[in-house]
Amino acid sequence: MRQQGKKKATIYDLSVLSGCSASTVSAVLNGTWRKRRIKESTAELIQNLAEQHQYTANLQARGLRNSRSGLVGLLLPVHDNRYFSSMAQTFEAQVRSHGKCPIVVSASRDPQEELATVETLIAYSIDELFIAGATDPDSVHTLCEAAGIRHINIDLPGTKAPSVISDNYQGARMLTEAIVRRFDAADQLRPQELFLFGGRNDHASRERIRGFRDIKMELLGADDDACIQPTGYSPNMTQRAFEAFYEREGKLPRGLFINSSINFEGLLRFMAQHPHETFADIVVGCYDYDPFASFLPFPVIMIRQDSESMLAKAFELIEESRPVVEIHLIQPELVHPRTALMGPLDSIRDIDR
Amino acid sequence: MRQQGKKKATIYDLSVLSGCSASTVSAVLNGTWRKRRIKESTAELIQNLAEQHQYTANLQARGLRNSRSGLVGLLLPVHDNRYFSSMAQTFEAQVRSHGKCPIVVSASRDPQEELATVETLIAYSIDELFIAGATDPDSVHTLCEAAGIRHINIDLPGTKAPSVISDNYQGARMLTEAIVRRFDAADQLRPQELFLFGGRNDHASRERIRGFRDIKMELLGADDDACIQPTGYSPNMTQRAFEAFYEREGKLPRGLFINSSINFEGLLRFMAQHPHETFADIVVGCYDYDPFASFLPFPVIMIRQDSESMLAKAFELIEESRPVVEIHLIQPELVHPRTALMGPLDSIRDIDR
DNA sequence: CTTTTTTGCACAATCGATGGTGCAAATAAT
DNA sequence: ATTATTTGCACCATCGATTGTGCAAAAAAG
Repeated sequence: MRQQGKKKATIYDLSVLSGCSASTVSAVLNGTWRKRRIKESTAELIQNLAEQHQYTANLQARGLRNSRSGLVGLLLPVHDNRYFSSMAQTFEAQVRSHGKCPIVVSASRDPQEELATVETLIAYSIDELFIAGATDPDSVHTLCEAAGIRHINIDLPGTKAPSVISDNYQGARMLTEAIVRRFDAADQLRPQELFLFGGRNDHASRERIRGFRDIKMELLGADDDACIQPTGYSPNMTQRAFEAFYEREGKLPRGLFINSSINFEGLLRFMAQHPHETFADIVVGCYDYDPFASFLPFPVIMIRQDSESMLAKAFELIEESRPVVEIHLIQPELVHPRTALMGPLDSIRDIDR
Repeated sequence: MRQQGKKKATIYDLSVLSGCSASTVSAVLNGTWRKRRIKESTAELIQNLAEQHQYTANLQARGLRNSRSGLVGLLLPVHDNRYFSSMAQTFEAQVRSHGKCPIVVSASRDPQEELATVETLIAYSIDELFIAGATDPDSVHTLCEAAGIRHINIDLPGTKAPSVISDNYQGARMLTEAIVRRFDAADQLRPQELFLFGGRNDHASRERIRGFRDIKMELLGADDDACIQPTGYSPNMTQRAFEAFYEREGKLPRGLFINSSINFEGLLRFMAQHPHETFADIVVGCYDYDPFASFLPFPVIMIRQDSESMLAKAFELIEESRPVVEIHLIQPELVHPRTALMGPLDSIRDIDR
């Protein structure tokens, strides 16, 4: 009974086979047949035929007709980073559980590409869009608005659509404090030994820097501008910043606040160039959690952003008819060195053995 | 001139505005207007109108008409893992450079879900499908075949469609040899000190195990079945295997071949439960590269699979009209401890700072 | 000034599914 | 037996873009 290489069956094929009209077939197969007072026996007949011929609806046709597609989009800056890829993982699961089809795309943190990508998604009539880590959420908002597409910001807030983001200020405070406390009274960290590397001029970085500086002031009593080294979200730029520092000072700062795991990769590149001893007494705090990073040869304190809760909240908000443009903060979690947390992969069953 | 919250402009709107027929508008906007001998001035008129009204084609309608969608799919087992997420990243770039729209989905290594997901993709009339790490590539093939969709296997081979995979056998040989050579003559590794953990009964695991055993035989002269511990692709199962071993032997094997970075996370979980000293003299080889893992406190030798080349080859093959069902092997790369390689993120420009 | 050729475009069918409307036949009410 | 209801389904326009075909008007050829 398999369609062998032929075209896929359509409602018209089933219409002929069943002797019913196409609209009847359609109604039966999309579940509206009771409303349309189709006889139960007719429905069964058609359902059987559909199964035999492996009918599946052409979703483009359906989408065209309804001007909805069943697609739900997630726009990411990048894929290959544990924070965003685990967000993608939980996003998929959540969308599937709502009976929709998840579609995840990345736009490289490039405003132009963000807009182009979103236009494409809109052209496919996606139903909803989750905008994560966009550099320019408000422009994206404008596009969605014009197309009547529900959307929400995640991770980086916008001013025109509801946003769900990490509490970067609190997270940074926790992280900075944890770094400081990691040193015992004997060799207490001095203010000029605690640096922040990475990030750019976006909301998340600003908040993290603010938290970092506030705690530095509170605990160490000083907060020098020179201790803030924003390098963008680029491993290489971050590496250069470390190299420059090292060349100048002959060592690394003892306390390092790294703005994201992407910037942390800059430190890795630096590490590859320098012997173990260089890192003998440093303490690193990283905003983002990566299981492998947590076990590096020096203490690495990490912040795990709760993307599961962020997405859950976002799903809740996006369903609302009259969205209130406000920012919802989700508390991140401090992760002590040498900690292997569970992740979305753990909810996947692994059968065979 | 913005459409304010209105519906999106269609060719019919532009048809009215321009005084031309819809078919003329269509031809102008999809670039076929020269073939259709449309006057240059007419084309310009329509193009201007399109721009003013922010026209973008409804891709569902276009897709319905051509029974193609411009979508190219990548089916992954999971997202949140460096190997697959970096594959997703390069996939996106490559698809975009071909003027198509990438769509990446994961199916949790669950055969049922793989099929369901692919059916959905087919229902959206995707044009091509890259099947990465599928547990059951041949069933996926059957679906694609029936729908007339070009497809190719990556990472795990099938028997019915062309496949591009890592040379897992060679990679495992290189990796195993590197582990052995890491110990100097003084305290040479003995056969029963070199174990393999992770993987299941899939092609990749089998090949890696074969390479591992062959080298063990060649270099150490023995190859005990007990040294192979397949635990599936689950961090927790892997952790348990380590715990069990440790409980039995009071230590870890000095040489560890870990089948994938997912299994490596099982070792991390084990590490979290045990003090540093437990890992004082072990050497780990991991099939998969993760930059952070490369810098752990013990030597970690890794294999970087060349997903860029794999995808490039796959793109090349998928264009061919008469696909030859054969397996193309791509050589992976041995990565020495403390190495931070560049990745797809490095080709992203980071402007602002 | 005809006839032929070229130019420029409009018409209409089509892709597959949906849902409002209408109308016979079956059943119930009187 | 006649009228009123209900049941069961067919018909057809519609979503937006594409494309084969046809036909006037303009230009070229004779």
